[in-house]
Amino acid sequence: MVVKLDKIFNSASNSVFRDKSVLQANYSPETIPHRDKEIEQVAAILAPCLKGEKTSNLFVYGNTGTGKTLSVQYVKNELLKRAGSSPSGLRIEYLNCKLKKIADTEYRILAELIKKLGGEVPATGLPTDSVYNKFIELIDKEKQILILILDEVDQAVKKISDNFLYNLTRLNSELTKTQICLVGISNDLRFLDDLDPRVKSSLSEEEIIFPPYNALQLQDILRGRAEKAFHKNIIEGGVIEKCAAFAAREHGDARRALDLLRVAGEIADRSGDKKIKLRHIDLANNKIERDKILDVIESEPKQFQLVLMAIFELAEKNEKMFTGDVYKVYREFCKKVNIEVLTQRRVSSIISEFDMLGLINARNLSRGTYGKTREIRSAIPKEIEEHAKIILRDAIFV
DNA sequence: AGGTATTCACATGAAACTATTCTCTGAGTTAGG
DNA sequence: TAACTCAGAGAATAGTTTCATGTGAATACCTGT
Repeated sequence: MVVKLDKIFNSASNSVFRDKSVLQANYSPETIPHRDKEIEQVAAILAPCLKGEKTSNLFVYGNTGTGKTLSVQYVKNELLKRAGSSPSGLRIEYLNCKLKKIADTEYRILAELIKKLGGEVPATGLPTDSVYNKFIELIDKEKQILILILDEVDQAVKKISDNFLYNLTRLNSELTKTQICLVGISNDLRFLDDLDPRVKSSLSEEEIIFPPYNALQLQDILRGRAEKAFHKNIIEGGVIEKCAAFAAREHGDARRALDLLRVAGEIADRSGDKKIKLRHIDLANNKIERDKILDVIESEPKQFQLVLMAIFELAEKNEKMFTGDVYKVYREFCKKVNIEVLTQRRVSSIISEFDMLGLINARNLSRGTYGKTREIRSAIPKEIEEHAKIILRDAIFV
């Protein structure tokens, strides 16, 4: 036993990493390669705020991991650095609208902003308009320019409806001293299309699109980070290229590439290897994929897990199944573990959500006289499915 | 044979309901002066 | 009389139920040849 622990601890001190945080999601590098043009554009649009003028509202688009957030944050910091010396009254607040329980409703977004500006709002109990008033009161105390960066607004709009954006744009007319500028960041390129035209026109005064990174650019990024993250000569030839190639396939997602490299490093550490080899990348890719799926399954509420279990159960016999089948099996499971049975309507939505999460593939299918339904099949690889079942069993039969 | 109608088994949407957590307000209660 | 307590009304939110309406194609049912 002791020997084993020795080995583990040794490998910890003998890591391939010099500074792992460089590869973690929240790390912000001082240079952002291949985004000069975009950063300049953002800066040019927001520059007037340094002179105390209102800037145009801005919308930033691009797939995940294309450096949107990073670039905007970078510009934000530069602006604040420059504004710091002069009493220009510039405030820039960044808010990620996807954060559950923090900023995923109109009320909470406002509350969070108020909190960032030094106010205090209870989590619930107040009507939304009084929170608006409080917000107005808070920011309109002194003359200032307020830039609100709303990351992943598409998520918020999907959940709340777009009139909260409308309210925000309209806010300027109620403010006497302060001016608000909005910077929206979205992963969804079609997001603008199904937005209320009023909101659309006022919000997208300026638009910047972040194209995906190509494999060569990803290699650059990876090399830059790897240099800081790992000790010298740790990475074998071809590893960076392979990481980049994997991520380039995933719509040029740099975050994915960095994750891949980090996990590969962790795997190398754990297996006691002194170098990161090509096969570590494959292992890392599997691990990331697996962890993602298993995390989702584990964190799902009980009812969802029961439905999923029903799907797995059926998937064992037949590859594909229909909603009605799933519901029947689900109901049996519920009775077995003494949990209330949800309506078929609800289960149908749950199935839809699984489809969105990519845990299953569902497609609408008409079977003529035998009705219209959804054809469902598990989208989880067999190896993982076994593991997933164990997790489900543990979670349900506690 | 070719065309229309029916019918199934759900999908999809909207609204309403439930339970929980929290605020606000005003009535009633208490303790000290 | 000021301070305190406590119940009730109202909000926000998540997760659901209820009600209503929609739907694609296999099959049944015609219809004229």
